[in-house]
Amino acid sequence: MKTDFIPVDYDYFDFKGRNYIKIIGRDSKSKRICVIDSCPIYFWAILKDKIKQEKIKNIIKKIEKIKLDVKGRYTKVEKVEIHEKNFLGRKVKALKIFATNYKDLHDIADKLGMPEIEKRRGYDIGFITHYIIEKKINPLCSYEISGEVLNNSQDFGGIDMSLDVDICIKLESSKKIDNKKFTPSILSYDIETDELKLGEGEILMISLVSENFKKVITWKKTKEKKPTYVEYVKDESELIEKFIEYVKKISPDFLVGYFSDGFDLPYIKARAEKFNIKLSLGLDNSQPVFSRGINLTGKIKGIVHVDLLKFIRTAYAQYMKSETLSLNEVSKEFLGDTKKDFKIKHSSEIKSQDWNEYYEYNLHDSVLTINLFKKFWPDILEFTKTIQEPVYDVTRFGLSKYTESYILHNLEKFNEIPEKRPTYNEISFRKGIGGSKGAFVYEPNPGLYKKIAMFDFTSMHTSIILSHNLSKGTLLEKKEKDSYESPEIDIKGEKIRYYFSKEKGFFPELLKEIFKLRKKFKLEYKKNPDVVTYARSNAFKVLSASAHGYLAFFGARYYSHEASASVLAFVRKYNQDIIKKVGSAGYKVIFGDTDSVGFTLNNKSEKDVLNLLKKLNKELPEFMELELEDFYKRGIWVTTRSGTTGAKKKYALIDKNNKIKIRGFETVRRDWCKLARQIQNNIIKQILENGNEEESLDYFKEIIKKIKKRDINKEDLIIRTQLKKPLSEYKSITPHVIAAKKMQEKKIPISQGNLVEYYIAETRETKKLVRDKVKLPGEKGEYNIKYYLENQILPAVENIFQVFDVNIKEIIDGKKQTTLGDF
DNA sequence: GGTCCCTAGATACC
DNA sequence: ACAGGTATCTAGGGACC
Repeated sequence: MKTDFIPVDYDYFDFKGRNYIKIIGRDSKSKRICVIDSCPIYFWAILKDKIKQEKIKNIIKKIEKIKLDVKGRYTKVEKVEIHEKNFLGRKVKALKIFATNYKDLHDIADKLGMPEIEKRRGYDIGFITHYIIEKKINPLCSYEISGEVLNNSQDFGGIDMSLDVDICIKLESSKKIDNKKFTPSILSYDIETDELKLGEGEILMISLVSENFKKVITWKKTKEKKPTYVEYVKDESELIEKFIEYVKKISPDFLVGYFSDGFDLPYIKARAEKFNIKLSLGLDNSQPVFSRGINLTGKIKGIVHVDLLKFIRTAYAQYMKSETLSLNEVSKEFLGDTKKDFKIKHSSEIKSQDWNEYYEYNLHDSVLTINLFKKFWPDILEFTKTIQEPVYDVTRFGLSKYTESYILHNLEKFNEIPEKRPTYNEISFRKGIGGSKGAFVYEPNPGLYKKIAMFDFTSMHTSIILSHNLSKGTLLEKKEKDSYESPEIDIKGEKIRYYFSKEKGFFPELLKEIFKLRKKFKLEYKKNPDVVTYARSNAFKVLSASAHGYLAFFGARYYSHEASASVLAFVRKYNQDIIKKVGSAGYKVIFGDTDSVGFTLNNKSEKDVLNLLKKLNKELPEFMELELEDFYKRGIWVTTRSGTTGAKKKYALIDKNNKIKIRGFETVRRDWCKLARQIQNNIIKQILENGNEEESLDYFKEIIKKIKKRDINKEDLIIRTQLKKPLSEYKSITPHVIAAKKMQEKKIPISQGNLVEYYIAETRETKKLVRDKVKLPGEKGEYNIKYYLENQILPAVENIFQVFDVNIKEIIDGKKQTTLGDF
């Protein structure tokens, strides 16, 4: 039969010793289809240069005889071909060695100890990735496929009968077609429990939300009238069974949770085990499979389990406003919606009339989760199509895997054999070398400036890679005629340069596509600024921006210390050149960090600035581009706390629409109390709007009075600090470690990654250390006036007022108000 | 017990 | 281990007096 087909989830199985791929997807009428397929299985043996034809024939004969009986499986080399290939851009002769089972490639490769074989490659890609590369049946793209329908067939051990799908097809041919509209069926879920430790408490309720479907399943009943979406069950075990029943009934393409890899799914699994319930969520009734290792991941066959938190962390976190990635904050930022206000208590302490609130709270978490998924769906789609890995992986990968997958799926265009993953020893070696010297940061002169312009390079590191063909494969051993030459790099006191070929390298070439998409989406966003274009623009900004990080990442297949060091040397050079040129064009440079330069216009016009920009761009190589970031009315730069130099990475700007941009100041740091942040924010705002400090000074004096009168809400004094390691690993016992210990004593859940909240209180004893004054928000106590004045408020405003020669410390101390004249 | 200097730790910028 | 380097700032920790 023939049908259209959109692949969603990929899996594989062995049948009679051979590997088969099993793709679950949909047709355009939303029928669920399972496609069974296979592909050639092989890896590469790269031959040393100048091996005689006769010798090669002998080697091939030898290799063809390799048979293995490992892991209870009989496998053999089925055929060997010789090919002209490229490896890291170099022309090589390579043997393509076909075998029975992908899992045995590594063992076969180990048997190839012949001295004529230089390298063995392509056995460590993973079967699903290998299949997608080989057959080009990419996730979430549309295909017209034809094949034999398996209907109660004994083929593959009767696989079609064990799968809950509409059609099961043994693939014969496929053709990529224009993308059909795919509206995935989504089910979000969330559980509420009495304990946070996996499986240690009872599951009280589970909420499920899908299109036109809202449900809270619970065995905790209220005496009040329950909402219609609440369904009662007898007990916890029936709750789990009901959950399975609904998942199977709705049978979504995506089962979505928030932190569900680390909590919801493993929790349900643990409780199901306790009650001897088979958690048969898979389309083949299999149970979720959890990865070993520190990072738990839960996989369900046929249904893509998505933990949205992971995707957001990789694809968005660094450009988000949210200070944490909690469901509440992320929902606020992306949906303008929040979690329901409900203070979670142990179920034994919940009164009958409060259960309705708890149900609603639980339900709403699933509502937020599904809405977030919908919000991010365009990005998941774009990433998946670009990276060409299954959604399950795309939503869990880190940045290095994004880049690497993109490369692996596109190597064939360059006739390239894939590089292998680094071994443990190689990783140790790479770590040993350490990193390279990074970007240049200009030291600003503190002050309040007017009429400022900012230029920055678009995707600077990536454009440098493209312009200078930098990569592992294009690196030359020595200088050649007409090669790219890096600026001088200082390596242990020795000045050296690296050289790169001008022949197109696959790595820079591949980056071009990402680079172009990034540009395109950025433009789209500028033309049509909405949440979707914004999100997409940001997503490709992330992908494009991580190219250099990939080169320098010790776990990367295409790691190159030389290329990375060269990128950074170019970054320094181009930025410093621009700073120089802007200066000699008659502007006063006040700022510069990595890829940007800020300067005052002096007597020049904005038109002059734009002309300068045009001129500077003409002098840049292809792909590199300097753009106007914006014009600003005013900007303020301060000294460092020690007061000796201008602080880098700390400044604030105001544009013509009075929009304020603050970088680095305490205002934007989540580990300062709200009070200090708000005061600083207000003062910065007033100063930038007014152009002087007068209003701020009055405001500040009022606030000081309030603090001294203890007229400040405790909520505004709470300090939040993340616990970045397990409590036992801290060498120095800081206030936030003490706060975490207190939480442990009080049995308040706290673990690595959580934010610790505390305030500094007055203590009877004259204890010196700050940590001795730490109290948890729930603990009774008075805030420590001295601490907040001297350690929170003063540091936040002191060097801002210093720009106007106002000594704020004397105001805090209650001494005479003073200006420079009194010094 | 106070001062000085250094390190650990968190968080920001790009 | 799961993109990179640069920078600021606090509080603790140890040496020294």
